[in-house]
Amino acid sequence: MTSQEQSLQQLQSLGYRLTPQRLLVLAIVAGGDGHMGVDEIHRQARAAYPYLDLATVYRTLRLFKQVGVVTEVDIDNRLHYELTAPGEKHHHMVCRACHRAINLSPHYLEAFRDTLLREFDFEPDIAHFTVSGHCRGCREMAAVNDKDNNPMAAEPADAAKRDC
Amino acid sequence: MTSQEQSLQQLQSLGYRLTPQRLLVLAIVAGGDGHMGVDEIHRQARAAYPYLDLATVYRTLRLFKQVGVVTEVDIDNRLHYELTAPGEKHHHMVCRACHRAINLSPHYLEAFRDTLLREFDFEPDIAHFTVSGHCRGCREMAAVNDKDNNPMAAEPADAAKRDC
DNA sequence: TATGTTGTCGCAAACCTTTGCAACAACTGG
DNA sequence: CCAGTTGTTGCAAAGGTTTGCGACAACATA
Repeated sequence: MTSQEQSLQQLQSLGYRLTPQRLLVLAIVAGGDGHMGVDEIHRQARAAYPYLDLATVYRTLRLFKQVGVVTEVDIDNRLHYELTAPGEKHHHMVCRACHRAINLSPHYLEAFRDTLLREFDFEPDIAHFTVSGHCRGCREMAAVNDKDNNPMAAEPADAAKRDC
Repeated sequence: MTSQEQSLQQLQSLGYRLTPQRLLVLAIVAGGDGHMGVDEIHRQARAAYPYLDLATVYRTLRLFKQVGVVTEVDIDNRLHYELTAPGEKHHHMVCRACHRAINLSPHYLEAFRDTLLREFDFEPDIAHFTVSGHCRGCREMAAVNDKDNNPMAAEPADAAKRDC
């Protein structure tokens, strides 16, 4: 039994139903490589079943996330989903400049989780955790741009408004 | 010179303009105790200046956040803002059940930041950092509820769907 | 003070996401 | 196999937030 089938069984044992729509969405997310935007999932789903509503896609993905079948990644204020690979789970670092997502091993978060739990009795929701920031590439690019402009007399507004 | 005045001067020196709308929004956020919802800020602002548009409030707060004047907190998918208190900066833990925000000293994040920077050249955007999870109170409540139900034959759907 | 530049505003419309609701479909027990 | 229960769907509408655009206002310069 694959881990997807396991997840589906788990869904059912939790009282949820196995509908064609859910199977379809799952198949599409499983078929894609890496995280997919909701609209892309919807588009692919409609190719197979034109009546499927966008709201259903959202609801389905939210449910899958709750049960742990998929992992949610917020990229530039848009939700993306990928299959939760059991055994190689990971979190994400999302670059605010290039909007790329970089995988992050759970290992790096364990210490943080333990601290919050110990100090505050706060259980962080690290199962769906994303840090935003700036990746190596975009940091380098920003450094180069800073050199190109005259550092002393650069238009301050431009500098502040550059996203990267 | 207060830290607000400093921030305003900084805004100006970055090429941004000091408009009545911005001064008004700043005054309101400064006057409120703790983080305020955007609609509440807008409502208070309209009392003083009825033409002020909601979009302007959003734009102003985003700018303030960018410059560091305010701190953004996402509570239950709604944006909230509070004045960034210099010297006593903090991050937030937001409970997904009761939606309360708990302050978190930057100290707890420094190790994490250092790791990401060292290992991945990734600069996390911890200036505006929020962890979601479940707070002590809601965790206790959930435990009590679990005891009330028959733990062996509890409706699984209910258990899975409970937010807390 | 007059003039030019450029940032900002209000408005309306768009965006992504969630929700209410009535019709429907999946499962349960008889 | 039938009826009852309850989860699910599609649709439409609302929600909070962002964006495009022309008119306007803030600042700089002379």
